[in-house]
Amino acid sequence: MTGQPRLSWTDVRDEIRARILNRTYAPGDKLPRDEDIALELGCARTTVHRAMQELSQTGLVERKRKGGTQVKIDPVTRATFDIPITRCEVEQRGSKYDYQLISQSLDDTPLSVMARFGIQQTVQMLHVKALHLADNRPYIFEDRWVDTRSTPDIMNVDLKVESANEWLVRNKPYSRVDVRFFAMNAEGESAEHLSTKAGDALLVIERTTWIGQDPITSVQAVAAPGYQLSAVN
Amino acid sequence: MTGQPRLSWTDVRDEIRARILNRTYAPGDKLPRDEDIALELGCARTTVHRAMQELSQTGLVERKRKGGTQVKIDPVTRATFDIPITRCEVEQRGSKYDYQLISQSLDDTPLSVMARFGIQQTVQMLHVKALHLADNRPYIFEDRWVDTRSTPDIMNVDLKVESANEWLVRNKPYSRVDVRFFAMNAEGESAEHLSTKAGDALLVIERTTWIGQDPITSVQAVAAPGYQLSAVN
DNA sequence: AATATTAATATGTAACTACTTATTAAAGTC
DNA sequence: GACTTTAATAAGTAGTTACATATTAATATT
Repeated sequence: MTGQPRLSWTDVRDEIRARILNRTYAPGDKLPRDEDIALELGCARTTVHRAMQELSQTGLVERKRKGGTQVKIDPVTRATFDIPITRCEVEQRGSKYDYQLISQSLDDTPLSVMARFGIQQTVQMLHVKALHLADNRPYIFEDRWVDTRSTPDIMNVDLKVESANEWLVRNKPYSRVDVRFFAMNAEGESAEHLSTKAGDALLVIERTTWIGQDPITSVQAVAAPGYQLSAVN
Repeated sequence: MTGQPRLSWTDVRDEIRARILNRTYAPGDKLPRDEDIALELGCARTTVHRAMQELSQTGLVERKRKGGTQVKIDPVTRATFDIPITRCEVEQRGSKYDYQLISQSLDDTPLSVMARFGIQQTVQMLHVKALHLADNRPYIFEDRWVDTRSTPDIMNVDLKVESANEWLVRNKPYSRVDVRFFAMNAEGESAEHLSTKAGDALLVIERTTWIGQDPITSVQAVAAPGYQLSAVN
């Protein structure tokens, strides 16, 4: 009749979140102690604690020992994005995936790439340009640098067959990643490969990965016009 | 001598993550039972369980009852972005924040806005255009629609003084948000207000919020040229 | 042999206990 | 009054027990 006799920590999380949403607990307010909330809702303190951990992680509340729990004053919109292997992304949409290697060479890293990796000295890296296609239309043009010191095996991969994108994700785990988004105008190469006219606004997803302190790869994935990236949930 | 006598769940999480990174557990592999890992590391099953919850949430492993834990085959890059109140973002950078209301009117929602909200019928909403400045330079141009049915109070706010961005975040909690990024070419209005030339590639952050089923607001925040959005952590 | 039933298994969850740790407030000291 | 010490407090963490639940494997039934 009365539903679950027990409250799960997700129930408690949702209840507290609801109270924050309806201003029972307003931004800046101090919440009751975990124990009092537990008492009120009829569950154990551990259950409330688990709920609070989640709310704290998503940035809705702030917790301090002894200080208690406080609703964040300036709530931020926190959005999570999944950046899958491009092939998976294309196939997910129900499109046919194709891949073309454009070029592959050992080049000295320009300043821009050194800056991304946070390194001071120029080094030779594998420089790969490739095109991902969805239903025979250009989808993403990627311009990638791979550090052959941390990832020598990449030299044995036939990048005409398997994309560096896919090989790296599957075979080269990273311990740190930097992801950023920005817009750029299509020019020469990107315009040509994405079959668009120069000047078109393109979304760029730049990803740089390290294993420990060592650079692995840095890629600028330039999406075809109209590409939208939307948050999960 | 031997460090902590006890392992915290974050320690266990880091250990398991490290093993996945160094291919002790490779993609697709089945991990040992929680209990066996607990036994091996010398901690309780609950501790391993808490660690696994986190790894499962971040998409590194997949867990199934009875089926056990498996390392994800196609790992995705999961990135989290914080989208703060624009004023906070500007002040965080150490810049001076200013705000200008450009226009404010009650307009019928065009198809594009109806699509964002997922509504079929045109309704009148408050249509606000405003400019956020950093150190007296255009920073973000926002084009916003606010549903006055769910948010009548917005009509009493002096938007020349307080930005809709800030007022809404502080006073109108939402239960669902859609966030998406894309690139657009500067044209007429956006070019003019951002003091850039038409055609420049601009990053657009589009956010739509609901409370329950009811639309609250949908905003296109068009960032000035050069704007980059980078993931937390 | 195909199907239904039962048992085994690994994760999911909550309660309770016991202890730790950071921080604040109060008391004591110079 | 300014400083130090002490106590109180509330969250943080780990362990143990107990049970729930989903899924697979084994067994029994037709």
